[in-house]
Amino acid sequence: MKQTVHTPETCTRSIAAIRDTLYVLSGKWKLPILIALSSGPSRFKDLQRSLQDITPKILSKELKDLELNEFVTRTVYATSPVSVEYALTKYSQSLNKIIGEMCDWGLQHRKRMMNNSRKEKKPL
Amino acid sequence: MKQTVHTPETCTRSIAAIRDTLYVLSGKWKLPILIALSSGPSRFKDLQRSLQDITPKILSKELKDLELNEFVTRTVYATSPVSVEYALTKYSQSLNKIIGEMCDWGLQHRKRMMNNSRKEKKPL
DNA sequence: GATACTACTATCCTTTTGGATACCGGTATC
DNA sequence: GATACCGGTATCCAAAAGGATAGTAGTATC
Repeated sequence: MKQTVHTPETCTRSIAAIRDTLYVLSGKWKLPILIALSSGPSRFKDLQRSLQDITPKILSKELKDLELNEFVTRTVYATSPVSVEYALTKYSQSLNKIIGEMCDWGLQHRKRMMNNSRKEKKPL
Repeated sequence: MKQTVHTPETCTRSIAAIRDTLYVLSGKWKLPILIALSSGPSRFKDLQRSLQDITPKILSKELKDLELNEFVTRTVYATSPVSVEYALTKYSQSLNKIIGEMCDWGLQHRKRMMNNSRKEKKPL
């Protein structure tokens, strides 16, 4: 963190940067896919099985996005019926810190909201 | 960050936590509103003016969300035509770290993608 | 009493996101 | 040669998010 969010015009840049980050991470499946791959490379059908409920169209699209952002690589092997393997890149690790913090903050926030809802509000 | 994302079943919890965090921050206007308020409390119309382009319906909805998540307070003053003031809560500061990092990561990522696009890919 | 400002809400419409279903070309299996 | 698996694509549809436009109740201004 370089400065606490403030000066009038750095704001525009900051918002754009944050929006970029949100953009590459948001959506229903990006994180689940990254986490599925975090235990090792996986093939298309295997991914589809671990993330039961994802349709091939969506999986295909998400993988393309992740590839463009250089979080995963796609490798085609010239096996009998060709096999395609998806794996995390080293660059994907640059997200670890931020993901870790989102995780901590999220847990904490959920607890907080749960407590409040007992005192009559709605969380999330 | 307590652990590097892994064990099979903590994953589900982690994903939920991350999803919560993404949820409270994502959307086109939440961050801009938080930043607009970071320079001090503001009234409805003033907010609408600083964030030119936001319609009252959306602003109203976003403010309600932010209020539910305890990032802003809504105070009604019994002035001549009543005035309503929105302000950041202390709790909203708990986001500073995470937002700071999203900002840094986003800037870095954009640079990276820009470089690559010169070598023929598309960013974001 | 017409106009204007504040803080919204209501209705309707567009865009984006996600999903269901079906299918394709290739290979391998029985 | 019928069935099945792999790695997808194509078409169509539903839900969610975002927005345009108009209107409301209340006050104050000229």
